Order: sequence, then C-alpha cells, then structure tokens
Amino acid sequence: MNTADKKPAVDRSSYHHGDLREALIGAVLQLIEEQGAENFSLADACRRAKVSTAAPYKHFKDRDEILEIIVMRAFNDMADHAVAEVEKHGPGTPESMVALGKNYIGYAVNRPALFRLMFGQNPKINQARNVQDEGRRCFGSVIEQVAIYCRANGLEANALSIATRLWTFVHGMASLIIDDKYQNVVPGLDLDAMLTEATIDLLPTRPGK
Amino acid sequence: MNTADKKPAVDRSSYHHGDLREALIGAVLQLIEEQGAENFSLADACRRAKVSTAAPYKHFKDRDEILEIIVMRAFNDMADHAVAEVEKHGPGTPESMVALGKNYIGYAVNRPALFRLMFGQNPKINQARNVQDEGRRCFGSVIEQVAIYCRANGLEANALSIATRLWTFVHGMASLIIDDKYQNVVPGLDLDAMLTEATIDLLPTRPGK
DNA sequence: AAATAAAAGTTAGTGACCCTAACTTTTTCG
DNA sequence: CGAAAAAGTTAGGGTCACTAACTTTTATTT
Repeated sequence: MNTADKKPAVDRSSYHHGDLREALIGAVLQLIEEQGAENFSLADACRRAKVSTAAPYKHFKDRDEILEIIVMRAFNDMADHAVAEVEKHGPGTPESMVALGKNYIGYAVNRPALFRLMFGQNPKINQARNVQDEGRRCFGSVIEQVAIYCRANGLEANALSIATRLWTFVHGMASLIIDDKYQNVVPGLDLDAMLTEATIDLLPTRPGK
Repeated sequence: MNTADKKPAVDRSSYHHGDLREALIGAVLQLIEEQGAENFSLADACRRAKVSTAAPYKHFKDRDEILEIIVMRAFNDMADHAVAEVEKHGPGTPESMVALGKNYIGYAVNRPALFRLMFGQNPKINQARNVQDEGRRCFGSVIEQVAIYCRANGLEANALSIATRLWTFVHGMASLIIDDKYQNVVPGLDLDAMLTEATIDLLPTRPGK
C-alpha cells in the first residue's frame, strides 16, 4: 500500500506478496541446504515466506514441483560453472580436465543436499521432462569440454567414453566425500592428489589406447 | 545396558507375536525396496506384521533405529559377499579385482534403495556407532583384498590408495547406474567394458608408480 | 469508471504419519 | 502362586501435504 514500486503493468510478479513463487523457491532451497531434501517441510517454507500453508498451491501443483524447478536450475548452474572453469584453464589442457573434476566436487561439497537431490531417486523429479533435458544439457556441455581435449590430443574417437570414465570417478569422489565415507575408512586421504592422479590415469595421452 | 544379557532358558523370541522385532525389520526392509527409504512408513510395516502402530516402540527407540539395524546388517552382508567373490576368482588376480567391482555394483543394482540408505546422509544413521563400525569393517575387508593383490604384484606401499581409487570409481558407477543417469546422457554405454578397462587403468601393474 | 473475471491470498478441515501415555494381557521367574 | 516385566492395545497430540470454499486484490472488458 505504501510502497512506491507497485504498478508493474506488465510484470506479472507483483500481486499480494510481491513474488511468492520465487520467494518460496528460495525458502525451499535454503531449507534443503539446512535440513536435507528429505527433511524439510513445505510448511516451514511458508512460515519463512510469511504466508499460509495453503498459499503454495496457487503457484505449484505440489511439493515435488518446487523440487523439480530447483533441480532443473541446479543443473543449469552446474553447466555454466563447468564451462567457465574450462575457459579459465585453457580448453584442451590436462589442467582443465582436473579443474572440471574439482569444480564438480566443489559444487557437491558446497551444496551437498542439493547435489543429493539432483542425483537422488525421486521418480517424479527424475522423470520430469525439464529435469531430464537440463541434466542432459549439463553433461553434454561437460562432455563437449572433454571432446575438445581429446581432439587436441588425437583421441577423437574416444571422447564420449573418456568423458564418462572421468565423470564416473569424479561423481564417486563427490558422493563419498559428502557422505563422509572416506573419513571413516581412509582418514588421512589427500583428495587433491587422488583426483589429479586418477584423472591422468583415466585420461590416455596416446592415441593408440 | 540396553541389551538384556539374561537368556530366559528358552528362546527369547516367543511372546505374543512370535518375534515382532525381526518381523518388523523384515517388513521395513521389504518396504524400503518397494518404495524407497524415504517413502516407506512405519505404519505400513505394522500393518504387514499385523500389529498396532504403537507396537514398534516396545522394540525400538524410534523409526531411525530400525534403519540403523538394517544398514548395519547390510554392510556386514556386503563384506561377506566381497570376500566370497575374491575367493572364487583367486586372491591376487586382476580378475578378482574386477569381480570385486562387479559385486559392489551388483549389490547396488539388486538393492538400490538399501544401497542409497547405506550411503545416504541421515545423520542419525551415519553417526550411530554400530553403523560406523560395520562400515569400516566392510571396507576394511575390501581394502585387504586389494592389498593382497598389491602384495602379489610388488605394490605393497600403495595398497590403500589404490583400493581407494578403485572404490571411488566403482561407487561412482553404482550410484550413476541406480540413479539412471547414464541412460539419459550416455545411452548405449557398455558398463562391463568400462568397468574392466577403468579397473586396469587405475590398477598399476608396475611397482614404479 | 463500473462491472466482471481472474489471480492470489485466507481459514478450516481431511487423512496420514510418528510418537507418547496409559491401560491390558501374556509370559517369566522367585 | 503371585509379582514383575515384557509385549501388546487404544486414544490422542502435534505435524504434514493437500483440498475446498471463501475473501481480497488486481486485471480486463464494456
């Protein structure tokens, strides 16, 4: 009533709340990181956004639809980071390949609950068209970076399979780190060294296998 | 102090129900595989065991305690399988190393929800003493198998780090398979071939690095 | 500009769930 | 046998996801 920035005329995002849709997505994202994707409650998110617990259903079909949107955006974000990382280290270099892995793991470490959600098994989320498309786009861009490396090193035919091997290793590392499994079994492990060495071993430098 | 050490002459497992404790653990295990560890309800397990929804609390502190027991037993089971697998292929052979990986992945594929529970992030479960001990024992036995291989091939000093690399790769594969990520990104992937090749690449055959 | 439609909130209520309290029945054991 | 403990029960509190029906605010049409 008293705010001057009322009257969007075209911008659909300003009714009662301002933009409850985005506010809820943000609140859910926060809660996921704080409590884990399986523990947060939509009711909590409503309290943070200062609306009733029935309000979300004006913007989303159900709880899972919010998660879908969050996962979709996360894949998008991840892809952007990966591309930027390779640019920084120079496309085609082994360093850029290691950096790709570090970036992937760093993403998981910084947003563990979100990472778990992205790679979780909620069928409703995983089967969502948008999520699948964005996931494919994300890894497609990573694979493309590996392909550039391969092309620069005369390994063209194997780009996809090499990328998959690297992805597999790095994904394993990310998962075991955020699930705290290394600490219990291999306490003093040097993660950086392992990543670097394994990347090189999985990344043949000679064309003939 | 929580476990009664007194044996009541006869089998402790025959009161009203027979053995509700084990019946509930079994029902929960089934439900987890059918619906996922985050979706099952303890109430459902009660219905299967034909008792009221309050009955479990005579045997378990809460829902999570049942999950703890299940995860603990699963690690135990996994370790047994791994050791048996190596015996079958002959300790110290590269084949036994590949078989270890296949076994790990097979376990995940056959009991995906249980695998996710074992490597999930429920803090109550992961921090439980029994779970940590059993997890360490499980991987300890796997690492021991790798150490035997290393010793047989003059790589003694690196046993732990090599085991960790293999574990990481195999865990990544298992996770990506059960989460259905390969299918979306690398449709025609030959899993067996990838496992075999990566195992060999991650498993140096020469003592000098 | 008034009337109307549509969007975005609200309260109230349903059914499911986890867990506790208090009670009853069955088994164990001195 | 009789007391105590173990293992069930029903009833109920508190939370959650979601729906129905209503109100308020914004947008559109005449």
